[in-house]
Parts: sequence; C-alpha cells; structure tokens
Amino acid sequence: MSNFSTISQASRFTDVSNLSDNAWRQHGSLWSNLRQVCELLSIPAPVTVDDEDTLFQHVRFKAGQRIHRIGQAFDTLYIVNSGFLKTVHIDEYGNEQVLSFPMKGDLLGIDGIHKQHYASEAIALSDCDIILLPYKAFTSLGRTHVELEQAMFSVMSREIVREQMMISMLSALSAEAKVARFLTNLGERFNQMGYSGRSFNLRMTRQEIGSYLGLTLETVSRTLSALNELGMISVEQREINLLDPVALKTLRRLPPAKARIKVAEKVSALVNKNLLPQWNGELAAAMN
Amino acid sequence: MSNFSTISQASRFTDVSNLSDNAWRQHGSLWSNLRQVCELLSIPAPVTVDDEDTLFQHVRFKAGQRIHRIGQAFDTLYIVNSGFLKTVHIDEYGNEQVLSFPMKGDLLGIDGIHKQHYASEAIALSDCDIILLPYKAFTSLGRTHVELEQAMFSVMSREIVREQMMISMLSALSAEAKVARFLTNLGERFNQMGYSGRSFNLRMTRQEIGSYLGLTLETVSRTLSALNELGMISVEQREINLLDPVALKTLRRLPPAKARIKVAEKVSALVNKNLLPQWNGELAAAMN
DNA sequence: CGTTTGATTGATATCGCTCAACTTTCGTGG
DNA sequence: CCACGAAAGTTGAGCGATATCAATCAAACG
Repeated sequence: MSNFSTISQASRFTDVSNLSDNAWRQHGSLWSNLRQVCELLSIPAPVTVDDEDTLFQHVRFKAGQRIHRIGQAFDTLYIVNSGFLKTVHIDEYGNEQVLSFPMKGDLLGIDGIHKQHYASEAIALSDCDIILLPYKAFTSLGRTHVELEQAMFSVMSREIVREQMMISMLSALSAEAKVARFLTNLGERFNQMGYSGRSFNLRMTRQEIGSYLGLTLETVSRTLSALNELGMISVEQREINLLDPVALKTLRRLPPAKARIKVAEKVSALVNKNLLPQWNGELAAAMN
Repeated sequence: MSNFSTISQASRFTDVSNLSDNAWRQHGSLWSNLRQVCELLSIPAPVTVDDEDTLFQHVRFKAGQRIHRIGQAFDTLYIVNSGFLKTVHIDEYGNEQVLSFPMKGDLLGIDGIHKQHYASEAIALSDCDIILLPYKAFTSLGRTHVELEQAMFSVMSREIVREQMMISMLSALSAEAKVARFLTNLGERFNQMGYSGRSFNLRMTRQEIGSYLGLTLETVSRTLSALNELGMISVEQREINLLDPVALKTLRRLPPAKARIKVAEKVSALVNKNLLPQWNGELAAAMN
C-alpha cells in the first residue's frame, strides 16, 4: 500500500473512469502485480518481469452486483481474488441458465473474446474482490513474456475441458449422481483454496444449483434430503458436511425407494450404536 | 503439387515420422500454406506472411480411424479440411459420451493444451482430410504474427461459447427441442460449408446423436418419426429434409400425444389437398 | 412484526428410459 | 450374385425418475 503513490500513473492498466456504472460502486485502491496474478491463476510467473512494472487494479463488488452483462462490449478479463459468483446465460425466453460458480483464482470473461461482446453474465453471490485484466494490455504482455501466452492458452484449454466434463455429467448422470458430484467438486475446490473440503456452506440457492445441474429446485432439495437420510452428508439449509466423500464421488444412482428405506434403517441403527465416525465406502458398495 | 519438390525440407512443419500408427495409414502428399489454414478457420490471414514460407501437412484418415486418443501426449492441433468426425469422452465405466461432430473448418485437439495430453478422442465418421498444426511451431508463428495469436484466442473463445450453448441446451430443453435444434444447427453448418442446409444426410448413428443430446437412441428415433409425422421434416434412414426450419428452430416441446394426433391429421389433410410447399411457422404457432 | 424469499415435503402427472420384437440396411465371403 | 450375419433403425408396452403443482415451514430483512 505504501508503494501505491510511488507508481507512475502511466504504468497502471485500467483507468477506473472506463468502468461500467455497476463496477463503480465500491472499489478499493488495491493493485496486484503480474506475479500475484500468476500465482492466483496457479500458472508459472515469468521470471523476466519486474514486479512493479505492471499493476492490475482491484475492484470490489457487493453481493448481487453484475461484473459484466450479456452483449456488453468486451475489453477486460476478470480474476476472482475473493468471494463467490455465478455466471449465467439468458435464453431467448428470459430463462436463466447457470453456467458456473467462479471463486478465488477463476478467470471470468473469456467467452467475450470471440465476438468482442460478453456471451454470459457474471453476478456476485457474495461481496467480491475482483482483479481487472484489460485484455489488450494483457495479451501484449503475453507477447513479451512467452510463458504468459502459454499460460493463457492453458487456462482457456482448462476451461474447455471443464465444460466438456460438465456436458458429460449433464447428459449421462442421474439426479443423485449430479448432486453428489456437485458437492464433492465444491469440496475439492474449497480444499484447493485452503478451506475445509468436508464442511462448508453453499453460497447459492437450490434454484441456482438446479439450474446448474439441469434439475428443478425441488429435486435438488429432495436429493440433498435423501443423501442426508443415508448418512452420506448432513445438510441444514446451506450448511453442508460431507460424511462419506468416497461414496459420494462414486455414486451412480440411488437404490429404488423401497430398498432405500432398509439402508436408511441400517444407517440409523449404526448411528444409535454410536458406530459411525467414518464408515466410508460401505454404502457406496451397497448400492453398486 | 508441382511446387512440392521445390520446398526445402526444413521449412515444412511436422515430420511424418512422428505420427502415431493410425495416422500413418493413408496420407496424401498435400500441404497447405498459412493463408489457406486461416481461410479454413475463417480468420483473417496475416498480411505479413509469405505464402510458401510455412507449410502444413495434410493427412488422410479412413472412416473409423482415430485422429488422437485420450491420454495421448499432446503436440499437435488438427484442422478438418474435409470429412466428418466425432469427438468423444470415455467415462470411468467405459461409456462413450459424444462431445461434438467436427467438420470442415473445425479445430481439433484444443483440449490437449492444458495437461499436454488429449482429454478427448477424435474419430473419423467418414474418410477425412486433416491438416496438422504442430502446436509449438504454430504458437511461435503466433508470436511473429500478432493477428494469428488473436485468432487463436478467438477460436478457443468460440469453442467455449459453443460448449456453453450446449450446456444450456442439455439442461433446459425437452427431447423434441434437442433433436429439432440439432437438425437446424447441422443445417446451418452445411449452409456455411456451401452445401444445402435443408437437405442433407446424417453421418452419425441414432446412438451417437442420442449420446450427444443426452437421450437414448430410441428417443431420438421416435422424435424424428414424430417430427416427420408433423411434417416439419422428412426422414428416411439418414436422409433428412427440413421442411419447416422456422418451426424447428423455435420448437420448445411437442403438444401432448392426444393433441398431436389432431395436428398430424390436419397436416395430412393439407398434404392431401396439395397445399404444402412451405407453410413455415404455422405449426410452430399451433404449439406455443 | 409482517413481508418476502428460500427450503422442505407431498401428491400426481408425464417424459423419457428400459426391455423387447421386428425390420431394414449393409458388408462380407462363399 | 446371393446368402448370411451383424449393425442400425423402428416401434410398442410398461415403468420409473423427475417435473409440476401445491401447501407448509423457516429464515432473512426492512
């Protein structure tokens, strides 16, 4: 912060005066250098770069604010430094389709490169701290730092792979499997961020989860209740505990409702006997 | 072809001796220059480039052959010059999930950049002519030709947008709408390639369409029959005619089976009276 | 507080899957 | 060229997973 006033104005990318109205609301005066940006994206930082050479501005968004809108002219990429968001697509009838739940380290706005207009909308689910990467400036940096360009390709490729996995999941899995995977994926991401991957709380509504997974909110709610009954997780509102991550990860589909009752009884029997710290996989095996 | 022998070996990317066994089978001796490659991808060609400076080799694949495999070390991108393919993902239980149906002008292998191993598998559905773009050489070209690097980002962004649309479609649409959109999308792509977008034949099985759309092959077959009954398309095996593209594009869901019979009767009445060259949209309106 | 938004749960409808029989097409070798 | 088998496609019957509609409950919030 002390070095803030020592930086020449010309060296800072993104003049705040270019920002859309929403972005104005609340912006701290934080700046990050290229090294910090690379670390956030978990890509190798160019060794050749002077830390104070190029700085990227942070902007704060409050829950509910939009980072960018569909159709808005594209000129900057965004990195999430803290907070939680959703990206959505609005179809021709105005229905909202959730595409992703970005969080720390994720890159936003890539879909705007192609047509030079954002193809999706990013909305803060909590207060967020976002780093602005003016696209032009960033790619010209890539030309002087080869590793950076490679990293950019790599990040975009990763996004493509992620979406491929999403497509597979949507078209092949049952509702239970979708919800179970959603939870374990979230857990893994929290882990990577240094938080607990077993115990966390959801930042999104059942409605948003359902949209993301191609299910109705009722089905999401029922499925969470069922996984709770089975002892694989515990849920209370948005508070989640993954009790049997192994079973969750390998779950394909729940046994039919009648059989499920038996399993649930077996579970509660175990609970009553105070056996049940971590009986991982037992259920998973019981239900192919 | 005549200029083939005049090109110094050093200027040609991709020594054939590096290719996997499958790629060996049948390769013509065609080469394309950068200008041709850019045209195929419909991106602006760098003005600064010498046409004979850099050449990219073509390789021919027979129907059924694999262009690349999952897990195989990544080192080259592929452009489809002619022919039809599918890309698939194999899940942990060996089930095949179709991800896309690449054709002329499409870029393959992008998903390999991230982990330096292909994340999907590309298989020829017909005899294909594929251009090899050795990744390293191609990106280093991008460094000397700025427009090329931009174009690469643009193509990857386009792919991300395409997958986003796919996700929306998979999680929001009914079976009928999926199939209807699949057909109109195919038609539009054939149009762009200069073929008829109304009359074409499918290069893939019902099974593959179903996998792509998250449906069973039976549902695909039944839906095609239903659209045929309604006069929106005509189908016979893999021969498709789009009779009412407008209705197809806006179709959300078919009316319930009983109501459908009435509509079908109405249609056949029209047919019998020999009214029905192009009654576009009438049905679309009849079924919200 | 009262109001609003989100979550849970139940009853019922229905879309798409599964299983199965049959037909058609196509490739291959006698 | 035909015969055969394999693969692809069609169609039907029945069922089950998920959506829809609706009522209630809990939490958030001014």
